[in-house]
Amino acid sequence: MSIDYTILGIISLAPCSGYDMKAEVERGSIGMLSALSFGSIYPRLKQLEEEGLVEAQQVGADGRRKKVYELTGEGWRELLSWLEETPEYPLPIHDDLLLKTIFWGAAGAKRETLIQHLQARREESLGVLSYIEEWQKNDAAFIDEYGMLVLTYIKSRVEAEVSWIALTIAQLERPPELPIQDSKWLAVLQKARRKKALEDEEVAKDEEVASQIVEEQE
Amino acid sequence: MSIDYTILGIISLAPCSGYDMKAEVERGSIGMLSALSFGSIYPRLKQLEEEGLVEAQQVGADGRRKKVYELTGEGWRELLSWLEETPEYPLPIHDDLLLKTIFWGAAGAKRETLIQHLQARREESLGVLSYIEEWQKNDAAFIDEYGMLVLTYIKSRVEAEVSWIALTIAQLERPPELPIQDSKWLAVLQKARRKKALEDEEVAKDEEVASQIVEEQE
DNA sequence: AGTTCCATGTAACCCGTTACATGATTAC
DNA sequence: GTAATCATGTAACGGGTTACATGGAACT
Repeated sequence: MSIDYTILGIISLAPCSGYDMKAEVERGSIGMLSALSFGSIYPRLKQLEEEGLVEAQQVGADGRRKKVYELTGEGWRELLSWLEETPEYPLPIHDDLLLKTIFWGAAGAKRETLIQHLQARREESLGVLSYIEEWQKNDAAFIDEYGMLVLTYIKSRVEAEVSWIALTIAQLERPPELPIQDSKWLAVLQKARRKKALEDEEVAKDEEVASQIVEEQE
Repeated sequence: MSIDYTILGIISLAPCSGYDMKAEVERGSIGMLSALSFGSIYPRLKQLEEEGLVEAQQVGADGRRKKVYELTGEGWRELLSWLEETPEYPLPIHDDLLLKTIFWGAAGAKRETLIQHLQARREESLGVLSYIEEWQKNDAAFIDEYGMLVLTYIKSRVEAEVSWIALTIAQLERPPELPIQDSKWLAVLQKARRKKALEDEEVAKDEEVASQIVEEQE
């Protein structure tokens, strides 16, 4: 349902067609907060129209058709009442880099690989940062006070991330620290379990080979 | 598919049952990064077993049954190869507070309401912060070097957010700034469109009332 | 003439959640 | 004895994505 509000919100910025919405999302700052695909836009627009939240106006009846949507009074009110609802706290954080990091030790993965992931992340984050700065300078884009606040938020968050990455890479380049809070010696157990699972397989493979040889000899 | 890796990852920390996994996610730091419900755990575990990535061992055959899962060699290898893949950049940010903020001006919502949302967010973020600090002290939990790095990440990110909130509230308490980059006078247009949509409705309502009166008189 | 862009739409699919069903065990 | 907790599972549903289908307009 959140997609409905994204759609209402985009129309509130300026009347537009389904096609325009996607372009707006991809170009503008909304794309940093939400995704929109045609597969969801058009069916949703249809229903929003049925519900009387938006109104379509055909533009260019000749050949190339285009439906430009505008909010109805109901639509403006619906948007407002959504804005007034307390937004949910954004947890869990869906970030594969962090999720992977949690399992790094148990899986016995290489430190350098994680460093590579972090460096790649850093590059992308710096890209986002310069993109935002570019933007704030370029006065062709329409950014009101609230949009600026969001850009500032993203900037500060990405900057915090970049600093963390620097510290983290520095730490990972030093020899591994022993688990600080490992009252149950889990780290040791993990290593043993890993070794066992992989060795058992070898044994199984050996046995298989052996039985094949026996079969061949029969 | 990411859920599969979350499951493999949790088992890598320690062999456990489906039920245990959910508990682990809800108690531990994994819950900050990912969610797991029984409706996805059990079907996935079943298939992971079929694929030979995990192995179940029945525990307590008497009455209360419990299946404890362990990774196979294949499972450890699959987990590792996932860890080696470069994680995707976490965009878009799915945060309703920010999405709402973008539309705040166009919708003509009240500044105080946004301040309230920010204050609520601040409270929750401070809660997360103290939760994490509590945790880092409490040595009953098993947190290895990598887990610590993730906690540090979350901490720094939430701290950045709290600082941003303070600045933002301070700004919102001052009178609104005019749009900085409004080459097309969109802010003015938005207000006009809003007014028009709501007034048109009033007119429509008046007409409706009028026609009803006419009907009644007939 | 062909490619690219503008523009709208549908249908199949995927992944995950919610809700429901079941039953043993433990604590009060 | 009854409520809460441990424990596993299924089925229906939902929301969104990908891929496909279609066609005019503009550029080259």
